[in-house]
Amino acid sequence: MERSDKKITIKDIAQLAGVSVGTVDRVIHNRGEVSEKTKQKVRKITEMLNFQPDVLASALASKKNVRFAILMPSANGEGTFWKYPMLGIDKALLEIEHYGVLYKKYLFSVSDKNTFIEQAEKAMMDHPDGLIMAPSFKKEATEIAELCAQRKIPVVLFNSSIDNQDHICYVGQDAFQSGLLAGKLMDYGSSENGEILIVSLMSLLQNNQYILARKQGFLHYFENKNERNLRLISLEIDGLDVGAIYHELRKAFSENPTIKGIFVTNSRVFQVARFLEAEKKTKVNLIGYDLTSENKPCLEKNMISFLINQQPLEQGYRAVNALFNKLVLKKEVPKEILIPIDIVTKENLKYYEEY
Amino acid sequence: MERSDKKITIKDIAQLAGVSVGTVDRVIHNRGEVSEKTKQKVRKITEMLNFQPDVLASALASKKNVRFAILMPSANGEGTFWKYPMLGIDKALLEIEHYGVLYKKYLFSVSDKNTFIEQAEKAMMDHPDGLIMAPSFKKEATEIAELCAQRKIPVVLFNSSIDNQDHICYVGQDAFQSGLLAGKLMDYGSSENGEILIVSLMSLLQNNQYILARKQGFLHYFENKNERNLRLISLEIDGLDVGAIYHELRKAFSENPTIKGIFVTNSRVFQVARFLEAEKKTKVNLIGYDLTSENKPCLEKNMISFLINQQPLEQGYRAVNALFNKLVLKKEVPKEILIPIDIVTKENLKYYEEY
DNA sequence: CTGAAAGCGCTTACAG
DNA sequence: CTGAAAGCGCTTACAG
Repeated sequence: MERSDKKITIKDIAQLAGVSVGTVDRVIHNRGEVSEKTKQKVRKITEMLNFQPDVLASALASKKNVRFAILMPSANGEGTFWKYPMLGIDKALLEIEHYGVLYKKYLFSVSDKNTFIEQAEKAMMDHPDGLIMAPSFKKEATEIAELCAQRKIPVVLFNSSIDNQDHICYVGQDAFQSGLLAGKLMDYGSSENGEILIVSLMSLLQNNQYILARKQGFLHYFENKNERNLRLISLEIDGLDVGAIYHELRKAFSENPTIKGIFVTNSRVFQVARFLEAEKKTKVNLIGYDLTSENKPCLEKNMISFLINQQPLEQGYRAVNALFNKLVLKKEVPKEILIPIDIVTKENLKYYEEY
Repeated sequence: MERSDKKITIKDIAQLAGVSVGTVDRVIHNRGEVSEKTKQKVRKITEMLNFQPDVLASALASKKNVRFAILMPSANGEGTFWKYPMLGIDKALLEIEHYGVLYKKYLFSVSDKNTFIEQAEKAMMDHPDGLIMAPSFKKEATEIAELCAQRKIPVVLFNSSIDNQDHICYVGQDAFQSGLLAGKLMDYGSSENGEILIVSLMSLLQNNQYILARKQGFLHYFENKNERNLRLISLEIDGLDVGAIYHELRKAFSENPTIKGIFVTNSRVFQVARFLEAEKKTKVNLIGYDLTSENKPCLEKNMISFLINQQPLEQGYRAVNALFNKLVLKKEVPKEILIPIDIVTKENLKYYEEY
């Protein structure tokens, strides 16, 4: 049976270098208190033998705990989206428990910036070894990331990113590209000439940068290729009141009698689906985002043609994993982990649900 | 910072039961040589405290190795498909190296049944602790699975399955459902009446059960719903000769002047794409399987509309992981791990590639 | 600056 | 049937 190589240990290194294992450990972890000369000697040998310390033994011997702070929206806020990254985070946390990873969650409300600031401050007060953050409020999140950079606390961002580069890793989706993909799907399914509605249902407070990017991606697709000569119409509806939404949609339909498809730039697509069902407009192609519990039944009933999935569970899982790799395994972590843009239909939904 | 609970160790158990740690270890692992009475006593305490042995420490202390046999097609056979599961397998293997997992690969040729038999026999001779197998040849694979069941060697299947239930886990895709999905995509993109071609490019020797299931799924979609009244035409082409394939396709096009789309039931879809390109039939929707190096450029050039991805890398990764969970972590393993049926287009290709 | 020793939580001969 | 002890590979005070 294969294995990369005969296992070589810290003891072997010590012997070869003519020093004690304690000294070897000191140079491996740069803990100082070693003369330059012996340091070089040990370095050389570890490199020649390509020595890799046993992480299991290391975790076992070390009583040191590493503490993760997790700053993200509460799962029981508006919409059910945030429970999924939470599940992924918990799954990852459970797996690495034995490595001495402790954590604390700091949950804020996406509709209240003050709760973000509050929780962020709490997190910083606890002096974690690393921070995992969903930067829902750009400006404030950027400040936190800067502060962490100063304090040498590695930050992993997920779901959305921020512009400055104080984080070690971003886990999420390319919003522009997902819009582009939605454009392709809309185009592919539109046989005849007609209007395409782009609906943005915004809650004002929410970070809308990636909502905007999705829309731009969608528009961009048709800038390059619009053989069917579809007319794109933007519709922005503020607030979450169903009455207002229906009113606006009704108006759009009366103004544009040949609407062929609707692209909704976020997970509130189910509201448009319900409108279409109520108004018996079943021929309209509807594309939106996220496998939420509101959206899934609409997909199953064919009221929604496609949902774009951003694998929220996987995002949470990978964010924890990235920080774990950095802090515990001391592995290199990529600057960006781009999650696939899944196209979900009635026919392949169940596999993404289970996953 | 949170943690499930204060860590409770084998030593605590021993103390509470008034026995030595050695004895506790014996009952935990059912190694016998313990009186019924003390066994019960220890059992009770471990259960009450919900004691979970530390897998890291366990792996470290145990010099026992666990040996995986991996029986699968060689990556450098026809087509490039098999290198992906191999990559996933290697990735998983690397991660669990420290747990004392040894392995040996037994590679056969998908076009030569004898190599399968040969390699399978070799694997069995080596008496592995577990087997990971791609059961490309049903009958022979079934026999191997039976033999393993007799010998209490757990078997994990991936990519395709077999009917008898001698394996502990199957990792793969639901072929019928993927065909159904292809049907939906074809239907969604077909505006007008016309013909849809279902092309099966078969190498005779290859296991074609799941090829068939894909086709049946595709047909099934239109049985339930064929509003556009598309005519489905089956085309089976044996052998892999490009000339013969082109000839058959040309014939199909001359017999059916209004072909709107083609569904190719396996990864050889690029051959049809090249045909369409050569014949300048760019309006035909083309759907097929797998992100192989031949298919990807066709997708990028829009010669293929959709590729269905079966995440071969992930399949390999998860197959190894399932066996690891069973054999090393002693965790429960699901009977079936169904991999998502990814829809890949030019626009989201790159995320599936990196992944 | 360096080494010897104890210990992390579990496993494994060995002795009784 | 049971316990005491050594050891897995690494880390961490402690003494010098």
